Amino acid sequence: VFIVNSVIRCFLKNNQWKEAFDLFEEAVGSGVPNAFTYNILMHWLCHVGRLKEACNLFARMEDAGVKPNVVSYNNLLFGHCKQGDMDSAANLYGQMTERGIKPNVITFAILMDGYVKKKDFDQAYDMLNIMRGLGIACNEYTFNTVINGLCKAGRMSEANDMLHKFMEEGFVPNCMTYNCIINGFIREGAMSSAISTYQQMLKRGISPNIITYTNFIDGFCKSNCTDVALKLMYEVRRKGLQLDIAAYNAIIVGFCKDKNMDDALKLFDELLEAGLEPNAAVFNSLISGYVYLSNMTAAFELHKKMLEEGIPCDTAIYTTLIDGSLKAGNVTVALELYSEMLAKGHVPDDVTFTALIHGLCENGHLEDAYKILHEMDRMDLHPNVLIYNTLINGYFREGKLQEAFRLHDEMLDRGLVPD
RNA sequence: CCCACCGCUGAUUGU
Repeated sequence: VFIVNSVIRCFLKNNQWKEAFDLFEEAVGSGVPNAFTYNILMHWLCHVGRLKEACNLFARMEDAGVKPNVVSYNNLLFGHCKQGDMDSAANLYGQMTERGIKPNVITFAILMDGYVKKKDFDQAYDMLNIMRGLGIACNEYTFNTVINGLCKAGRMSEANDMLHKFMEEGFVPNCMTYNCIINGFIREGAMSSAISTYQQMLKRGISPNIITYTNFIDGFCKSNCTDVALKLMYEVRRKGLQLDIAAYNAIIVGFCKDKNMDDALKLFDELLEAGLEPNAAVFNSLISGYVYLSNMTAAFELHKKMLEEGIPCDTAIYTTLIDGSLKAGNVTVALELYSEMLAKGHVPDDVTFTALIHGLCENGHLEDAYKILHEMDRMDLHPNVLIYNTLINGYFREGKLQEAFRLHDEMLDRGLVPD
């Protein structure tokens, strides 16, 4: 079992999921898999967004008489949280406790982080209290998650108070803690508060890392100060800190949005010269750059080049290509890409669906848009308000008011609140 | 032999 488990883990690490699952099926035939085996696979499925398959696996695990443990539940909880489906997460949590499986500090960290990502700090904080009520002590993850929750919700002064409260409880803030706070300030445009937080962390003897600086670089880019960002980037490099893909990409995106592909590509070359391995995110930035320029030929060429270099495509890239094709009026190609991504096991997300539905409406394909909205149900994905708005708007513009109102009612039936 | 926290990429209705 140990050997099978570690081989499966290796396969997954290399994106060889077909091989991993083949081996798993073979092992099932001889009754080898244990809880670890299932957990490893569920973990991977949840991380790549294939939650439905993870749930199926969980069911199979029980059928096979292998008892799920905390980790099994934690993995599935993580999957629901990652999809932003906190209702299902809460349900599952209830189920696990009913079955007598004790949640641990990780369970709560996962749930809290799920609420944090939905900017629902209060729910996250409720979880913290429940956890403490059960006598489970906080760890660094817990503390950082709470601070991050306030920062993500834009409640910066409370974040500061909370930090001090935690420090009294013995929490020693680390680089990540300060990164969360800096990020919060930058997102609300409070650059000077961000800088003074940065100085505070230096004073406490905590070394900033590349993430700290990427927060600033990205902030400058998003406020149209690409030049300042670029300067900072070189300064960071001069300090001897290794720039990574995300740092470069923050600026590349800035250039791409300015439709300045020359400088974007120049930076891309620099990143290659620095010995960094480009990932799907950088390629996606560049591909989007071509989409902004309405140059789908170049976009597809770059996509091809990426695949040739052995970088696997992902949901975001498919979304960019689908969106670009629709904006160019090419519905056929867009639908082909959509089928292709499904066939290859990529799970479209709400961004993909908004792009598809919006683009189909723009091109007058309302029926296709409507069909796709309801395909989401079969995939266990929950359409959000934005997607409904997009489609309702499409019907409105075509003068199909009845359809629009029907969709509106359907949305209400699903418990979505119109905005 | 398995699980959780920070930065970069994709969509956008109405005002």
